Amino acid sequence: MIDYNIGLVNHNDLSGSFFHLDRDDPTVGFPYDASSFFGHTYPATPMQPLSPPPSTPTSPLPSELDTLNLRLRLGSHLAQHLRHRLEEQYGYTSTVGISTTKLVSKLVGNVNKPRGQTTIVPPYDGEESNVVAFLDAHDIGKIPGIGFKLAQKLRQHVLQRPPVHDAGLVYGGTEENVSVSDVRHSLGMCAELLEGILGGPGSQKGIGAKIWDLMNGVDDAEVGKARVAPRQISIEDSYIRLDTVEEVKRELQMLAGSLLRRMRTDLTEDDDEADFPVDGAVGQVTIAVPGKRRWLAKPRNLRLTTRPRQARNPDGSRVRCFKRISRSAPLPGFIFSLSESVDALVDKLVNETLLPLFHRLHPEKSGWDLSLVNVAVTNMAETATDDRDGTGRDIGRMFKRQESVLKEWRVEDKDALSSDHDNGLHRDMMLRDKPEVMQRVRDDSPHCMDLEPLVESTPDGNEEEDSWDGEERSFDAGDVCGTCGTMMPTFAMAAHLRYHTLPD
DNA sequence: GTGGGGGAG
DNA sequence: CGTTCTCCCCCAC
Repeated sequence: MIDYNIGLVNHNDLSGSFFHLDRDDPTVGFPYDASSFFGHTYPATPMQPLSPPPSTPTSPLPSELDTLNLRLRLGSHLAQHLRHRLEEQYGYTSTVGISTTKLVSKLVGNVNKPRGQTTIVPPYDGEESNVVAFLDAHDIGKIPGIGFKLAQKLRQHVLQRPPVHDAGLVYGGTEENVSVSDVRHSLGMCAELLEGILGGPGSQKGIGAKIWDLMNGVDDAEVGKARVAPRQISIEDSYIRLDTVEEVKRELQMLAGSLLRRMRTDLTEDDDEADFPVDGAVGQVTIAVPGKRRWLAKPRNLRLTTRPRQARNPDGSRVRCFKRISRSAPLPGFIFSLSESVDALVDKLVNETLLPLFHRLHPEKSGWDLSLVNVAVTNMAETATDDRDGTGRDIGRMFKRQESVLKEWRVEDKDALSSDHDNGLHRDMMLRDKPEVMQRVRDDSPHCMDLEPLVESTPDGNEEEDSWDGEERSFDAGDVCGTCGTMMPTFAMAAHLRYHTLPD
């Protein structure tokens, strides 16, 4: 069950991702000083104070509100930790939203850009819900899942007339301002009415209930795992004029070449971990085979898509048409040859597959004029799943795996600073997040404690060992408290150490 | 499995 | 900034 999401909204070249914690994960169970809070809140009010944390794991569970508070603080600690390391190690600033669902954490991740984090504070339910208040202020089209078409339908319903939008601009925004609140409070609004407005042939089943839930802050969408390979790879180009077979063939060769190179870089990996039996050796020895690559996933289908330009009207008016049409065929297996040259493979693919597809799409010898051509490979069949199923991004699972991961390097030394089993992370953490640093309070936000500056120079940090490349060691591994031996994720250690200093 | 609609970034 | 280039999921057939 997912009840906790942190949206990491992208900047620069990093794509957004979400982290979640399970309701029954052990995080809330370990002794933890959650009195600190990082970043901003929505609304800009102090978070509810917490009851003192239970002194032993067997103490009674905190109230529901305290649990929510605790989890939001924990989320802010995790977000701070991730943003901190992201900026320090890679130079990326980032913005994070912390809430209990993907919808809300994503939306609240849009505030305090480009270098901050924002948490929606309780209450989450009832008339005073901050979630509902936050959503209500948004334009209806800003809700993820409500794009241009659905937003226009909703605006039209609320306004009782077609919404006005910038003339001549297809992508232009609307001048009408219809908020989530306007839609929610419009006469007789409910899931069934929405289904009537938005539903129809081809539309998603239960779209009305889904949008109704979203507008009310209800979102049970799960945090998906990252995949090794995308579902499809496509390459396309648009054209002012493309109306001869010769030009089309040339463009198909261009596109297919790009696509094949993309496939080779994105869908293959170095196969330098091959096991070879070695004479006289017991067992197997790993020998690097430089340059050898293998396919991670093999697409099964090839799709050719075009966007024909609207036939010129008699008066020469331009009715922009964005309809695409496509034909697809099985992707021939020869394309996966890594020994043949791209050019040779492309030539074969264009002649044997793409041109036939094109003629299926445009049987007429001429008369068409294409404004866009797209070539895609789809229907990936993953080969030899390498256990890279993205479990490293599942924080709940990460905690559960800690027992076995940490068992072998549990430290007896009380002073974790001197341990060389900790990849430098523990020391790093303590230097950077020690209480004095965390207690610094910004003058302009009396209720928020911020780590400021976000990035502090760490003396003689070991760059190589401190990397989270592959996210296995540093991110996936946790820490052991030098005082009590409790295991927990690295980002939580500072708050745990503060717990030991709390008065009884 | 194929073709299309709608959406996100 | 608006537009383009990808990528996604869902649906009907």
